[in-house]
Amino acid sequence: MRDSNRPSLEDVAALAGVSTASISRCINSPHKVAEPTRQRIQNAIETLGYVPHFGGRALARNRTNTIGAIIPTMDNAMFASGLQAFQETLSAAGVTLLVGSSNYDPDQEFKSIRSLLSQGADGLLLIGAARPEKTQAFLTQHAIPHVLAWCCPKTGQSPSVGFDNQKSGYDITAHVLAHGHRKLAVICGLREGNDRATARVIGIKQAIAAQSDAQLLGLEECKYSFEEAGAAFAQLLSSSEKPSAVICGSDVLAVGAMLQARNLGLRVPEDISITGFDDISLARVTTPSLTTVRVPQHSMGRKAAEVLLALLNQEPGQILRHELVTKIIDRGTLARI
Amino acid sequence: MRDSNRPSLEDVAALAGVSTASISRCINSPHKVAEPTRQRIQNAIETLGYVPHFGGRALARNRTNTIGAIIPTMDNAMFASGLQAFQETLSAAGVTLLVGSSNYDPDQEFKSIRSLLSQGADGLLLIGAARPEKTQAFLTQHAIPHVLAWCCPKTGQSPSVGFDNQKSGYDITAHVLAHGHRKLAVICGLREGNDRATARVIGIKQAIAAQSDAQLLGLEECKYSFEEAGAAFAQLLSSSEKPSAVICGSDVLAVGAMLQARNLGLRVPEDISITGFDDISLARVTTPSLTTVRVPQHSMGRKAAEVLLALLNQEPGQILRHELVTKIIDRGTLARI
DNA sequence: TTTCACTATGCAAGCGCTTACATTCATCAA
DNA sequence: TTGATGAATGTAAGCGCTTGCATAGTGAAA
Repeated sequence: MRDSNRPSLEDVAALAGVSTASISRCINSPHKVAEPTRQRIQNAIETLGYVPHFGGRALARNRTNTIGAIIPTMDNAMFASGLQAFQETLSAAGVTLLVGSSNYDPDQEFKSIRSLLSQGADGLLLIGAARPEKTQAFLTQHAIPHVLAWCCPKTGQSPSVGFDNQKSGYDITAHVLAHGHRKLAVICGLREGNDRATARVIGIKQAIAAQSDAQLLGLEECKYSFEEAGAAFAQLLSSSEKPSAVICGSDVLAVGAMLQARNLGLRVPEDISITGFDDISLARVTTPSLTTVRVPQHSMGRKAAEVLLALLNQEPGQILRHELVTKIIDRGTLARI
Repeated sequence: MRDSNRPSLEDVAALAGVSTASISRCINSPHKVAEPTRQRIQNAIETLGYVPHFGGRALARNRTNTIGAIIPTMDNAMFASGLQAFQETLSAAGVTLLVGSSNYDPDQEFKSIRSLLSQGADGLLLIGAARPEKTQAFLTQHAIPHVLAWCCPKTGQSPSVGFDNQKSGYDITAHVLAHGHRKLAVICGLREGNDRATARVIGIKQAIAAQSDAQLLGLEECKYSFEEAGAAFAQLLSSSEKPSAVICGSDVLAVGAMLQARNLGLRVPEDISITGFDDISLARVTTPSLTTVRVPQHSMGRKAAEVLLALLNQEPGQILRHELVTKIIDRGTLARI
């Protein structure tokens, strides 16, 4: 939209023989304009191919109808379908999605926040609850409407739509224990600045602690890549005492572990059990397919959009904390022993 | 950014004791402002927490520094990492990404185009080259700067960054033929309005035609889901004459086929060979892992951003057609017979 | 017919920023 | 000393749209 000869409201007004105010009204609240006038205006708009200028509108209204989402990365299927649902819901409400990424780095997240806001975002979708004081202060100080997703913090006053990572970590671990496993190991994502990964591990440890004869033989942290997870898995299996099950904080990690297990000549689940987290499409594809925790990505994305939209429209009586439930999906990587 | 008490340029000017023009200059071309003044201005900006107002800026400059991308869906990993690279490159240039989706529907694509433009997008990333006359006309008429990705059309004057879908289809098929296969079948995405899927099939057919004793026993079209691909696969195998290899237009389809093959008690590749297309992470995860065509998603996304940025900056002497190369990745699903 | 109540429309003042042009002031060569 | 030069800053005119208020026009009630 950069034609210098782009038609403006004034051009349309001239053609239709009315004032610019009428055009504006015709566009924004058609019922305020008499039928014949509306017709003429419509025609004028069509013939000129008029499209309202975004800047002018944003300036006059002080609102852009744009919402920003800052996610660690789109590369990882972990966020993709949630984001897709988020986008679709916004779009249906006539709101456009701005995307920024943080690459799991708090500084970069802060930059993205500033950047999206300076690009006019009316509100923000943020992943997780843990962020530096500075970022938090910025959000509060500027009273930025925002919602947190993929988490469900009990403290803090940000609205959230997510699930209980800690409980889910507890549950899958209890499930593993119920299958008779006692020697466990864990592979998780880098926990610094990542409250989801952190909470999952806490839950896992709690469950292990609750079972007196169970022990956590090792815990490895790594990035969400097959390679790093594979290395972590090898590390875990190199110690003298070997786990019978490895609980992973994400499907990507679990798949990396499975790939490595095969390299090492270990059969899953006969020689070692592995569980995932997220239930992304990868999980159905491995052989055997992955026992994991299903995260309601789609409904989370949709609900987050709804909450944010309501927030922006100042709708009263909003529930600020939406906790969705996760579900253990039993497939083939967890053996009973 | 909706505080009514949001500081404006004027506030900063008052605090710093200079005119609004100086503030603006200090922000946009710092070298035009003397050092001590700059200091004072910086301080004022910090203390007030000033952030330029997007609308005002867009209005005065007639440019938003925003670029829109319209992709079929983010749900499918097929576009995710390309989009991620696109976003990162834009972000490094201070440009923000707006996202819309088309769900493979030309009408919805058109709507998204209008919507993103009315949201101020300075330029657009579009997937593929085939679109209705109406859409095409709109783009031309409004002289929308845009680049096409995932394709590399020889006709038409839109800049593009992509690869030759037809040739890649040809190549993988020739590769399959070189492995001794003569009875082939194809599963592809819905071709209507999808030139990538269409071109791949054309390439596949050409390669088959070039090998006189080879035959195409069947071709099934379906959506990009495991389920539909599985059904298509079953359909293909239900006929009296069975293919020895099934060439799939996407990894998602190939994986769906593999899953179904297992259901049907067929071993891959001993009983039947299957090839994919895209080389998304799924491809490495199946057992055996998938022989497929690698699409340079990352460099495609990056390059597309660079081209678009250059276009917006009116940089002269741009090459308008960037053809990247695909590569056959031999893994385990293609048998030699 | 006059008055009132409305509806449809126009007028014009911003919204916050950028930028061409004007002004000021210090510096330096003549 | 003076005028020319140029750097630093200020002035103010938009950019295109929305919207409160004013005005004109209409039909109904009195």
